[in-house]
Amino acid sequence: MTFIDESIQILKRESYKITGPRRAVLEVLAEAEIPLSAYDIEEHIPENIPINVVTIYRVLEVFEKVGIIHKIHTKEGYVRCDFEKQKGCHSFAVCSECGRSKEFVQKECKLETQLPQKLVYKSLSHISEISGLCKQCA
Amino acid sequence: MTFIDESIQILKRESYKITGPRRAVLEVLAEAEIPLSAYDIEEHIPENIPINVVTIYRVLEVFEKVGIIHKIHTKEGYVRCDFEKQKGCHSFAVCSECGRSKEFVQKECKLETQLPQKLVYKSLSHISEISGLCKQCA
DNA sequence: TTTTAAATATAATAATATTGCATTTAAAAT
DNA sequence: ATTTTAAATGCAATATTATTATATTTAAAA
Ligand SMILES: [Mn+2]
Ligand SMILES: [Mn+2]
Ligand SMILES: [Zn+2]
Ligand SMILES: [Zn+2]
Repeated sequence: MTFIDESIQILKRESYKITGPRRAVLEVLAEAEIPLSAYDIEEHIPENIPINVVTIYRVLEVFEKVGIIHKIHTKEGYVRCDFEKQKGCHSFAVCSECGRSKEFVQKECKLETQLPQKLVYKSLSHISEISGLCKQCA
Repeated sequence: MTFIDESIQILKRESYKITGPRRAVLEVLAEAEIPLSAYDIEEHIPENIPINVVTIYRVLEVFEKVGIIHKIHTKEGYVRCDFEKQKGCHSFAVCSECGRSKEFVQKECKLETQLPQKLVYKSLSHISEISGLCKQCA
C-alpha cells in the first residue's frame, strides 16, 4: 500500500473529498525527502496545474488532522506519515543541516509516565525530535 | 539567585554586553507565565523605553545560544530556562490551551539511546514537549 | 576620557499565514 | 445521465512574522 493510496483511503473514511489539489499535494509529499512548508509545496506542484497557496494551507490542515502527515517542529515543515510506525510515539530524527528526517518508534517511551505528577498536566500528546547530522551531511 | 542575575552572569561569562534592551527582555521573560514571541515581548516592554522588534529578535537569538531561554515549539515562543533543571533533558509540559509550560527532567531519558542505529543520525540535541491541559484549563 | 567593537534603530523588504467572499466541483441523490 | 448541494477552491486583501543593510549609538576596555 503506497502512501498516496493509504492517505486517500483515510480521507474517504473521514468523509473528505478526493480533489485535484489534495492529490497533487499528496504526490509532492510522497516524493519529498525533507520537510516542506506550504510555499515549498506550491513550488513543487506542476506548473500546468497551479494550486493556490491558501488551498495548500487548508489541505495541510486537513492532512494533519486525519493523521497522514506530521509537522516537523525543528524545521517548520511537513512530512508524510510512515504508516508502518503508526502505533508508536511518532518520534523523529531530523538532520539539522538538510532536514532529512525519519520517523522512529521508541520501544519503551517513558516520557508520559515520567511526567512529574505535580505538574498536573493531563497529557494529550507529545512530540520528540532528535536533531543531528545525517549520513550525507556528517 | 534570580533568573535575571543568573542570566547576566552567563552573558558576561560569554562576553556579551549587558545592554538596556537585553535587561528589558530579561525582565519581561522573568515575569512571563507563557511562551512569548518577539512581538509578544515588544508589547510587554514599558512604553517609555520602546525597543525595536529587530533588536528583540537578535537578543532572543543570543539568549537561546547561551542557554538562558528555551524555544517552545508547540507554541512558537520562548520561555526562561529553569536553571535548577539545567542538567537534564530540557523537556517541557505545555498547556495546549493557554501555553503555560514547565520544564522537567526525565530521570532516565532513553530517547537518544533508543534511536535506531540504522538511522545513522549522530545525535546532537533533542526536544521533547508534552501537550495537555494545565490545572486552570482542565 | 578616549577608543572601538558590539549592539541598536530605522527603513525596507521578504516570508509566512489568515480572512471573507464568489465560484467551482466531488460525490450523493434522483 | 442529470441534478443537487455541501464542501472545497481561487482570488484579493490583509495580517503576522522574520530578515537584511546601513547609519548611529553605546558598553566596556584601554
Ligand atoms: Mn506517525
Ligand atoms: Mn533548560
Ligand atoms: Zn543532512
Ligand atoms: Zn492552560
